[in-house]
Amino acid sequence: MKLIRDINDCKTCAYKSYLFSNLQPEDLSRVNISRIEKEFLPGEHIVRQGDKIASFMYLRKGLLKLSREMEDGKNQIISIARPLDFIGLLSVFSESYYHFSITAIENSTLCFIDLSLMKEIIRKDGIFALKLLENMSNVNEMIMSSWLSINEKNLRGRIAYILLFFCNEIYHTEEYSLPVSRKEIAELIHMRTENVIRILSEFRKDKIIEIEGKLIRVLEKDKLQQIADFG
Amino acid sequence: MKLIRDINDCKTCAYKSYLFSNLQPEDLSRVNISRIEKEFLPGEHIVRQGDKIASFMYLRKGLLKLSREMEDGKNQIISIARPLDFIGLLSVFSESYYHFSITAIENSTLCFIDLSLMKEIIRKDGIFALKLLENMSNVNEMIMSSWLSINEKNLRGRIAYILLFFCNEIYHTEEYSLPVSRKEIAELIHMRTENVIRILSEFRKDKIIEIEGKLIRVLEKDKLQQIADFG
DNA sequence: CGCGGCTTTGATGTTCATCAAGTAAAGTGG
DNA sequence: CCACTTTACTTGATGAACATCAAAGCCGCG
Repeated sequence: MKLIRDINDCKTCAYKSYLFSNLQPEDLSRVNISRIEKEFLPGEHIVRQGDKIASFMYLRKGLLKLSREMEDGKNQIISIARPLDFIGLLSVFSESYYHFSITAIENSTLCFIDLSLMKEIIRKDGIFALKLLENMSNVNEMIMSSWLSINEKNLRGRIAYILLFFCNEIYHTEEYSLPVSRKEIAELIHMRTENVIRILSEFRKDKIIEIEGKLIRVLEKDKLQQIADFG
Repeated sequence: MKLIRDINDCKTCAYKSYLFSNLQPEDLSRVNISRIEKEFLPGEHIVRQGDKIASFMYLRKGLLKLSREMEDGKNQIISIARPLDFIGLLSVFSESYYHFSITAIENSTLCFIDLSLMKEIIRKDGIFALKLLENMSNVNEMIMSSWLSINEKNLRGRIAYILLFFCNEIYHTEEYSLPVSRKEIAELIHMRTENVIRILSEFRKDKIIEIEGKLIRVLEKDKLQQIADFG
């Protein structure tokens, strides 16, 4: 993890408009001063399940996973988060401790804003608060929708779904390097590692995709879509 | 559905403190005037998937189910909601149309508050907004946690879980009448109706519960808990 | 009364988890 | 840098868990 100083500024941040657009100038400036920016390498923890929630955080660049360790020791991945997914809104205002871990799965840059400052601004600025409510709604709707989709699919459908997810939502290209292990895919779509591998191999044999380690090349997107929809 | 007039008042509402406690008196009075209170019988729809979102709503009394109809025609039940579960906070501020249906599963009384009035008050009153943020966080955390729990259990574990849920969370007694059909249980915990019935029968044969139609009597709560935890 | 939906049980087959075993890759300490 | 350990990946075989199909009884409703 690397601390970054004075490189960026909320006023010129590309994503300012999404969240902080209507903030009073003096509040924006206070946010900017209190703001800490950090970089994380793939695999580095940003927060750990059980940590005290002290910051509102915000992904500027990169890719994260949210995961929860269950009582029996098994992991479940709750979601993969991009910039603008506002994953920092999950339970930040209700709980004292994180109920999940957040881990970088690509080089990621995050901003941390002191939570009490955020709450103070919310109390003062209802318009900002409404914006947060809207964003929080969106985050949750997104996560729930994807869960409902995954749940009703068979294993082949789930693998197709997740391949298309990376293809359409994350990398916007048919050839990409998986940011997660086979095991993590299994944890994300509720199946076993062996079956993830098996079905990926099936797709390879059926010439729907090509695989070279982490590298995925989607050859027949339509067919994949069909499997995702039907399965 | 039955409209109720002038029976209740926000000022004296038992649940006022949970949400409207810090509202300015004039705002509370505006909410009270705009407020519509309705009663629903089991099976009645409160909103339907695809309806325009026009109200913030609030369950005073009763029990609801949230469900989503998937593209393939199958239903999935997202959650069972009690009073204070603030189910009205789900996506109300981000979406124009409901992505799920809400149906009464017991005699239920709901308050409807015009959404634009709510938004106006939020914009004005950041403290109220923060309270909503906290509540929204809670709703989502609750739903996600139960999903994660259910997902990692086998079918017997899921049935045990849901029986204990009604026992501990809803009715607070070992003997209760199921508010949902076997089919709905299946939709709630992601299994088939036949298997719901089969496993309930198994539990009956094992003398863990007694069943008379919708009536459930939990005989061996500890054993049920064990099955829920282990499975 | 007949129809459709809910409930129940049994039989059957498929899907998926588990077990086992081996290769490859990546981190670790001397 | 190499031996060593660990973790990720892969394939096959097996059985258990679960879905599906079928059939019949039940109940409420028009």
